[in-house]
Order: sequence, then C-alpha cells, then structure tokens
Amino acid sequence: MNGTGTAAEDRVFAALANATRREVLRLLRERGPQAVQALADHFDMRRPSLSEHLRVLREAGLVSEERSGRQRIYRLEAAPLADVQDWLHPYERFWRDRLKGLGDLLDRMPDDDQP
Amino acid sequence: MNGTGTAAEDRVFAALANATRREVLRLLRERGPQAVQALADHFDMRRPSLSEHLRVLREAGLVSEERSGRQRIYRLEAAPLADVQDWLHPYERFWRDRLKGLGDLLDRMPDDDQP
DNA sequence: TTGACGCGTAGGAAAACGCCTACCTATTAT
DNA sequence: ATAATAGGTAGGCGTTTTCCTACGCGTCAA
Repeated sequence: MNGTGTAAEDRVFAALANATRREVLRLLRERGPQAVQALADHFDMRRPSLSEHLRVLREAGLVSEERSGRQRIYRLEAAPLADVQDWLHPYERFWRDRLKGLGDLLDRMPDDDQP
Repeated sequence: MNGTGTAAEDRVFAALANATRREVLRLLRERGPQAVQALADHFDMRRPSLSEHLRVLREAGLVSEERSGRQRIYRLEAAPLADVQDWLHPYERFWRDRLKGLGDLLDRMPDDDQP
C-alpha cells in the first residue's frame, strides 16, 4: 500500500553500508547543504564516483538536490533515518536489559509482538 | 585501537541491508534463540544459503552461536544495534526539528561537533 | 558566440553478493 | 558399525557494486 516496504529498507541500509556515503551525510549534517564540488574535496576519489554515491543516497531518500545555477545543492533528508530508528525500537530492550545483567532471562521469554 | 572502526560499521549496515537477514533477527527477537533448521523453515531458500546469511550476521556481531549436540543455537546479539542507535543520535534533531517546521533554519545553522 | 565550469551518464573492469548443487564433518539413533 | 540428522564449506554462475575514463549537457563569463 505505502512506499515503506522491504525494498525501501534495503535501499536505506545499503546506502549506509559505505563509509564514503556515511561521510557525505555527516558533512551535510555538520556543514549544511552544499554543492557536489565542496563535498568532493573531502574524498580521494574521482567526481563521477562521488556522483554515483550521491545517486544511491538520493534513491534511498537520504538526500535531496536543488538546482542553483550550474550547481546542485545537496541537502540531508533525515526521514529514512527516523525509519531506521523506528526499526531499531523493538530491539532496544535487548541491549538495555542485557546491560543490567538479566539478558539470559528474556532469551527464554521472547516477546509477542509480530507485525 | 578498538574494534569499533569503519569496517565494523560497514559490516553491520551491510548485514542489515538484506530482508532475509533482518527477518532472521526478527525471529530471534520474537521467538528467542533457536537452531538453524527452525530458522530455515521460514524461508524459501536452500539451507546452505541461509548458513551464509548467518555467517554474515555472525561476522557483524549481530548473532552468536552455541553448539548443543549436533545443533547450533543462534542467539540475537544486540550490541551492534546499540552502536547503530548511537550513530543515529546526531541526526535526530534533523527529523524532530523538521517536523516542527523549522528545518530550513538549522540547514543554515549547521552544528559544530566534528569527530 | 566561444570557452570554461559544474555535474551527470555511459561503459568497462574487478570484486563482492546471493543463490545454487555437491560434499564434508560431527553427532545421535538403530 | 551403519545410517540418519544438523549444519558448515567449496565452487560455480549470474547480478550488483564501486571504481575508473570518456563524454554530453546546461550555465555563466569573455
């Protein structure tokens, strides 16, 4: 029904599974929206390769582009990261409980929420 | 120095970038530790293929195995997921602020925390 | 209008992925 | 001892990733 399916999650996690792309996200987060050249300065990589990384991020919905003259300004879009955090929620008690030293208990008492 | 480097993050995100592996994690979370055969019943896939998925999850630290007779009991290990949540934290304000409708503001006021 | 600049796309090569069919080891049952 | 069960490994095959160089298109400057 909606666009938040398995393929979308695949694309987001796959996009995050690369240090260059995570670094792009960090730069957009710390320095705000910027053009491709400014981003490219931080990487030991040809610009077309970075363009492909940007396309992966775009198709995952993690960045958006806005044309400004002959530049393309890329901007962080954090919505898919919110989805990741939502995905993490059911696992949260696993590391919180385990840190309290009662992890083995819940291993034998699985939860009952099934999508 | 420590084992939480870029390669480790790559491995965790890459492990999560596959619907079969995410489903394995969900099964281990909802039903507790279990053997390979029990997991395999949920997938339209030959068992050796699932074994490879389990290896990917193991190398990402997301599951552990415990030998019990001729069975291998797999258990969810949520620590890498806690790392993912930590990684998400600096982005959190982006979707929270944006939902409040003042996202454009912080786009021009980037933060200043740099690792 | 001509040239330089900013970026994307095309196509290719090497590696990694995800599936398969054998096949192997270890353990339990007969 | 033999057979059956549980599950990992080896190797093959088609697809995808990730880098590259070459090139095309739109925009701004001279």
